[in-house]
Amino acid sequence: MQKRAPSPRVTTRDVAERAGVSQPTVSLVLSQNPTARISPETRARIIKAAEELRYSPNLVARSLVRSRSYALGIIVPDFRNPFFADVVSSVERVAAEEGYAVLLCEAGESSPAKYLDALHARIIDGVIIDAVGASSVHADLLDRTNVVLIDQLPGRWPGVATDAESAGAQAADHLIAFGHRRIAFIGPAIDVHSFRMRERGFWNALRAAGISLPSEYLVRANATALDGRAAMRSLFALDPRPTAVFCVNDVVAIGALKACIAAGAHVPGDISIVGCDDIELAQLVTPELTTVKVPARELGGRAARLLIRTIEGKAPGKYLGRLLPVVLVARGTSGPAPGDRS
Amino acid sequence: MQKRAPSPRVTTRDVAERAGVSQPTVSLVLSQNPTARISPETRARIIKAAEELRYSPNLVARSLVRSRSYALGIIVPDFRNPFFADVVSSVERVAAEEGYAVLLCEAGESSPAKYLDALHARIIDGVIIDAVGASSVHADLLDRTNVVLIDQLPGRWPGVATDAESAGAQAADHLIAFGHRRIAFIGPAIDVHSFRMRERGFWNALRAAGISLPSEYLVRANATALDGRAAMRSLFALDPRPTAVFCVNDVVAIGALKACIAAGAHVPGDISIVGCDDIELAQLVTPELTTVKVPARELGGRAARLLIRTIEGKAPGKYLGRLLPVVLVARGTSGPAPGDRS
DNA sequence: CGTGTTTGCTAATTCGTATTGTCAAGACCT
DNA sequence: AGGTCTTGACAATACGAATTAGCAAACACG
Repeated sequence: MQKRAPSPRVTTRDVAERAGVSQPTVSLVLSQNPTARISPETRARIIKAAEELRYSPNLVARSLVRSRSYALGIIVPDFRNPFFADVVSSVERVAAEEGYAVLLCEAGESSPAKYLDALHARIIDGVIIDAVGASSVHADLLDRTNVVLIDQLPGRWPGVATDAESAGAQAADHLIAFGHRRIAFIGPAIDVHSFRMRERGFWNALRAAGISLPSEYLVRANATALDGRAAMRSLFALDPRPTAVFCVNDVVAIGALKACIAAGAHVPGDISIVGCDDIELAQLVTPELTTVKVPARELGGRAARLLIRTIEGKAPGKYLGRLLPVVLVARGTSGPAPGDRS
Repeated sequence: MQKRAPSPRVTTRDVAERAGVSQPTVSLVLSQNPTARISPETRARIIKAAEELRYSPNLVARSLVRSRSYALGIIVPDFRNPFFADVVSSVERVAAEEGYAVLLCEAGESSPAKYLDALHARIIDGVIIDAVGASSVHADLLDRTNVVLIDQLPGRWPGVATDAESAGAQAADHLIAFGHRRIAFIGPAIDVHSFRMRERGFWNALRAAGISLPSEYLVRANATALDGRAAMRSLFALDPRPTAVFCVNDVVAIGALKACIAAGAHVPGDISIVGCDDIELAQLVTPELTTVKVPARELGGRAARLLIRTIEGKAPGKYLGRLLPVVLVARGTSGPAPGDRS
């Protein structure tokens, strides 16, 4: 016993009847490319009838016949993370501007495969994937639809990405320039390409500076504030303690900062912290977080535009290719290494 | 020149052909209530064929004939606000468990009417609205579909809500108990019911305690951290200055806290701050934020379950009615009023 | 052996829109 | 007047699954 939709739907047939024409004529007038040959009078009559009846097209029926749904999927691991919230928000905005709806999927740390199936069943026009293990998904699942990957290895599918390796390198260089030599890293073990690249850029920059570090300075922790805090606590147990930490993202960094303050350590006097993303919150903690600014909204916006262009058969234009640049923003959580005169 | 979907879709007809039966039989086996009378052998043959062809039903076609899309809409003003992100996240989780997709709409401070039209065209099964001005939308728009409102006036449509009035009252009582008498409020002017109720509960509690306040202690600001910061700055210009501030939500409170620290004011020594929501971040700023805990995830989860039960024609069960309780969590940003001995 | 009943499947139709092909009426030309 | 062109509309059909009605075969029973 389903509850019935309260008001019956107005169809093209209703409009046709009212305007004294046939259903296809209504369809031609209300949907078609302006190529159709319809007399101005008929057109006006149909439009008037449609307005009077408050006709609104049934996009499901349209989807069926056109094999187009004007809907996009987006898969992110966790949009309670402000960075992903920004990405999703900008995707939604662009999609809405272009007349597309957005189906939201939060995959957590599991594979997006499950969601890909669900989206495919709905004849999604395309999907943006910024999720764990996207690169390990069966190619079949991705080949059935239009895909844009965010922050993944350049490969078979188009994508947009930030220069994550540079982000890690800039963080390392910043800390090195402040005289730090014992520098730790906190980041997750999961297969998120941008995280991996940040880490790689970081280690490479250290190696280039001739700094090598004990394995205890690499702490694996989930990309959440709580885990960042716990990770920082474990670093305090070490001897010698690191004088600086690069965290894989700002949420982790804020957790780490919290741990330092709770432990009575002075930031940046005793220990420097650098995050990554530059979420809004970075400027609201005290001291303000030194971080690498990553253009989240531009990332999402580009992904959406690239996907929509692909769907509509246009050239990708300027939306493909280049790594989006990132830049370190020095704020209050980084400073000279303790005992360093430079 | 559209790009064609790479791999052709497997339909019930394909499965039927492979299994040596007719299309309707396949449909009966793969979709219907188990009422259908199909011999076990035929059933097995069809299921096998479906698996071999990796059949996945076209939900668009199913939607068209059933007038059901197994998709929900959710409209929020801003999901970069962690509170709404929590709501959306919990809605998405429940929806996914029950086999529904979620269409995300970020309405900003504009009316959700525009999105309601777009959702209606997609034969959404129902919509959850937690947005500005939801109560002022034309009833027609809401009557066409199943609706659950979050944090709105109890009225014609079912809804779930938190006890926002109590939230304001608890914040006020907490500050009064600490001896504060000059207490300010920072909150937006927009028509968000929960914000209004928080404000009302707050003023009522003050009035009940015999405290009346100058109008300058009511500061209008958007519900963002940046605006919270600016609002707090304006409070510093007053003489006499308030000794405590209740902020309409945590994001604003964190902005206000930042302004205090930047101005060199001691929190809670010089000024106490109380927020509302208890987002994760509340425990990550220093000092940790005193706030009123609002069960965002439960709110979203209940809304989703209530909506799905309505759609499926079941009784609302326990998901309707009661205001979700809120409770003040005293942390580090609130303390005795300056000069108060109590 | 005929009649009634059940079982197991299929033919035909529906949902609402898009699209192709067709066809009548008028315009235009020789 | 007879023919070709153009214009403007419509009839027919497709999209993929669901659903109703109905048909044939198998079975039961007197």
